[in-house]
Amino acid sequence: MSGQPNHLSGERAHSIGELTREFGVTARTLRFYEERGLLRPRRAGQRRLYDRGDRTRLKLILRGRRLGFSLDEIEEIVSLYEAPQGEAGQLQLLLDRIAERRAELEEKRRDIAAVLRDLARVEAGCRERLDELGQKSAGTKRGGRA
Amino acid sequence: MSGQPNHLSGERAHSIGELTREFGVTARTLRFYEERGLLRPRRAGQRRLYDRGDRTRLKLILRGRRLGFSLDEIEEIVSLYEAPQGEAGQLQLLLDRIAERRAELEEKRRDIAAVLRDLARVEAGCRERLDELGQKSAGTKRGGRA
DNA sequence: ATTACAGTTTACGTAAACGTAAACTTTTGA
DNA sequence: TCAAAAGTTTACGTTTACGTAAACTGTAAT
Repeated sequence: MSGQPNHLSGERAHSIGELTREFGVTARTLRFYEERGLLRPRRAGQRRLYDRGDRTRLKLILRGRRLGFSLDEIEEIVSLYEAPQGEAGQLQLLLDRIAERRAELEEKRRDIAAVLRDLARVEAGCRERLDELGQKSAGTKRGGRA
Repeated sequence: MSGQPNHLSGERAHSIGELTREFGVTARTLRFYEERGLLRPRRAGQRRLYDRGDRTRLKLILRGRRLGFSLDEIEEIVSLYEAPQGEAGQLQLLLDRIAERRAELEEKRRDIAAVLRDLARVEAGCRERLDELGQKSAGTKRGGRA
């Protein structure tokens, strides 16, 4: 059941404070994610110790958060990453769930493209208008009309 | 101040019920968005009437929602679409805000690419494992070993 | 020894985005 | 004409994702 004993490798584990600074989240958030089962840092007595695997998971979590997924969804997605075992039926279910997520992500991608396109249009109109103003301003300032 | 009098064009306006069915949202949601100032359908007496412009705005709102923007952010983004007027200073501010949003959107795009890439890797490993199982199964079922 | 600091648990508080129920009016089809 | 269907306002409830405060523990530096 246990993965690689990360704490035996030559990598330093991080305190909760270090994590907050590195990722720009509060300690409350990290503890909350742990309570939700999204993170499982080991302990040195009472204190939490975050190793490389925990940091990787946190990156995944924050990535999902930026994309507007709920913590439930994020949990599902992250779990996909860590379930490459199982027999044929399980694997097929996994493939199905991956396909669903992919579809959602591609919808989001289309949404992003649409917004970017619209913003580009607004920006173009904006620059056009600025150019017009620039012309008039130049004409006025340098006495172009007189 | 008034835009085009959409209700004079030859387009039908829609009831709240029609909108809910078309967009898969509840009436409560539409009223809530109106309360928040995101939508402003005109009225026929008491009842709300949504014209093409309202539907366009709603599409934008839902698009932003799918991307995980808060209603405050959505309001800001939608307002960018409808503020192509103003003098030079205003226009420059507008361009700045567009640039900010663009940056956010591109971060989201990178996040999506990363998740898609990771999912593709999991999927590949999954199919590989399925292939192995297929081999073994074939060997067993058709007596390949015996 | 004591102060400061980082971390811990426990627990109540909160903003956002609606859900849900009640009580009432208006439209509409039989 | 009249009952069902659709819409309206008002108001309290709920879930998610943390914020915030209190009270306590362990470690470090003065």
